[in-house]
Amino acid sequence: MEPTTCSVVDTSLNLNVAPSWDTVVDVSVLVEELERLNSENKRLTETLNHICDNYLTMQKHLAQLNSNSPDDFEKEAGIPSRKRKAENLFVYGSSGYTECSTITEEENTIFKRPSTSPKVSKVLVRTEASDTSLYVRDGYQWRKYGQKVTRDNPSPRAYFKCSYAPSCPVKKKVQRSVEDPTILVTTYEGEHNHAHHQAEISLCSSQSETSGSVPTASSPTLMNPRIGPTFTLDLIQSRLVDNHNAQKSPSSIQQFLVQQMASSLTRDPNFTAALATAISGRFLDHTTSMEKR
DNA sequence: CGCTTTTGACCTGCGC
DNA sequence: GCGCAGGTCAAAAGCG
Repeated sequence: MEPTTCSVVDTSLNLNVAPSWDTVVDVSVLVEELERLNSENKRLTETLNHICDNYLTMQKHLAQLNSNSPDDFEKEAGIPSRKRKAENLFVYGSSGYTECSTITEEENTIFKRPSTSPKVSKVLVRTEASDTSLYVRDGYQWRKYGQKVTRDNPSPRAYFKCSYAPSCPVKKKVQRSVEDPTILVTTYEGEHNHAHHQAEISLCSSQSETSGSVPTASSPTLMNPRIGPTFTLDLIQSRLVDNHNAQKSPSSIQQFLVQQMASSLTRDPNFTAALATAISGRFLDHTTSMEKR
């Protein structure tokens, strides 16, 4: 039997750096950096408040528009009435559509109306005129399983199943409007039995249809309690602000998301407490080391 | 190689 | 029962 060797694992974060003139300078740099972060945090908080205000205003405006007859728009958009299945139609009124088109972005703009039914909802998506695809980025992973040309619409209808969770029963149908081919009429059926992975999706580039907000029959409001209202709200707001500022490049979206995440972290008392402990710990290490000298 | 998309065939429900 | 139209399946092709 060999003699047991006692190996010690160093679990410290190695924050005890040998004090030198450089490290003293580092402290002042850190203080400066901290002040800068504080001011940036304030600025981001103000921005966030501004975004919240805009969001609430838009939501109120949307609620007013939705109270107008949605059937008129269904006719205008050329959405055929279904005779086989009874379904609840959740589409915007014509005035609502016109208003929302002002926030059209380069990729897709999703117009949604909160659904009171857990089963079926319709979402109208405006796309680029040059975009002929039937893909709607809505925050879920979809697998296309069929395409069909219907009688009352020359453009084909695409059928998708949610592929994020194998057991997820949600399906969606996407078809271009007869009246306005730039509008994609998306019909969602069923409820997702999993949480959406919006954050990781949103950070991806928009190569597949997996980014953006999440219209679904199971999440009738803009807030999804399974994810946490703040985070979901932030992402939706990022879209709105992105529209507002006409910042269309994916890098700017990512930049804004990073800012959102930074803002969320700095607002988290646990995170700030841990950060303060780490920084003050380092300060104490430096001072004690200096005193020993 | 595994996943996704395409697409023709098949299934199902409804109206006549 | 038949025909039509929407919905689904599944093999083949495409793609990273």
